[in-house]
Amino acid sequence: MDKRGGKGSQKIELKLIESKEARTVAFSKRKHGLDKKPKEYSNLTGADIDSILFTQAGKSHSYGSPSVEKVIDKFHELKQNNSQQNHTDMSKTNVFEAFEDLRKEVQAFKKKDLGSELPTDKYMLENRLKQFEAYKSRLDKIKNQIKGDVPAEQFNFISEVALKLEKMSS
Amino acid sequence: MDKRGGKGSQKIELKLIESKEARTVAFSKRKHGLDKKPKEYSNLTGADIDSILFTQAGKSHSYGSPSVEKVIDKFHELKQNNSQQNHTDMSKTNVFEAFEDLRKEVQAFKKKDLGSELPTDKYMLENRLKQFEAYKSRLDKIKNQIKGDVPAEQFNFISEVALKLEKMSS
DNA sequence: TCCTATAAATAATA
DNA sequence: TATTATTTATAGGA
Repeated sequence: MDKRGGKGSQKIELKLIESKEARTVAFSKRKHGLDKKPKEYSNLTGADIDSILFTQAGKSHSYGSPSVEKVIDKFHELKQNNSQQNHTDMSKTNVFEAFEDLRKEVQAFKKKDLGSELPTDKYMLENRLKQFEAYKSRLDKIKNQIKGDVPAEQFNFISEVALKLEKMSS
Repeated sequence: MDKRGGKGSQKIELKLIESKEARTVAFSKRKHGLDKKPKEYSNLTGADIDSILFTQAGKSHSYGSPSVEKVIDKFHELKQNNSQQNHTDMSKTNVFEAFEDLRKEVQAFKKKDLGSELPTDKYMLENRLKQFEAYKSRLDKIKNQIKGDVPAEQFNFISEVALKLEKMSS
């Protein structure tokens, strides 16, 4: 038989691969496994899994349980269409500002209630705050992920329209 | 030497493991690898990776590039504190309704512009719409993830406060 | 991309 | 948990 091949897999250090090309190759090879693992877990345990990845070059790669897949594919395409646009820092959007304000209000509510005689309410408020903060954290995370993908200008456009809509409905 | 062990790894089907216990065991064993893979990718290629997982039991497990870790840990703790509360179906929240409305408006805008004489604008609008839809998809995904974790009642409370804030600021 | 040799992950078992 | 036997994933090379 022909042993055309090389030395086989060797242990490598878990450091950033210097060469950009080598990095791309490594990524190409590992991409498959990266998708496969969560898919396996999902199939075996029925868990809902989602993984999103952004390379330093700004490309994205992701895997999600059944229902997310199409959405992600779509997102992929979209990224390619807009690959020329550069990333820009994005200032706050009113939606997230609203949430930030909300956090403050809940916090103030919590403080005010701290000295009251309704421990149950205090407990509920604390939990609400905690849950809200977790929720906020997630939105922030997503916001940051998106930050790298949607140019500021276009994101601001979206924000503006959102603001208009909010005013109209109030 | 002592061969205490068993038959070693056997190929298994990628189907949902029937026994709940066996499922838990499988998850425990695989959890490590699930975290490790993306971590490796992240280290090797410098990519920003994040993976979030929700078991059917409603527990969450996740890995994220450096900065996300703390937030996730916090979320984990929080989940444990509130593990008694059951999940409930959640109706729409005004924030996401606003985004839904926005989508419609942009779509209407797009349609109206379709017959115009400004192809550049058309193109821009199409891209904006696409980007917005991707953004919306992500938010929806997160919303659905949260849906399984935050009881409807408490989420609605948050929504109400958010609505008040929006009115106040307009 | 493909192939091969090796490293890693992990199912079965104690 | 820990160990071992296998299956998978993958680094190196064509």
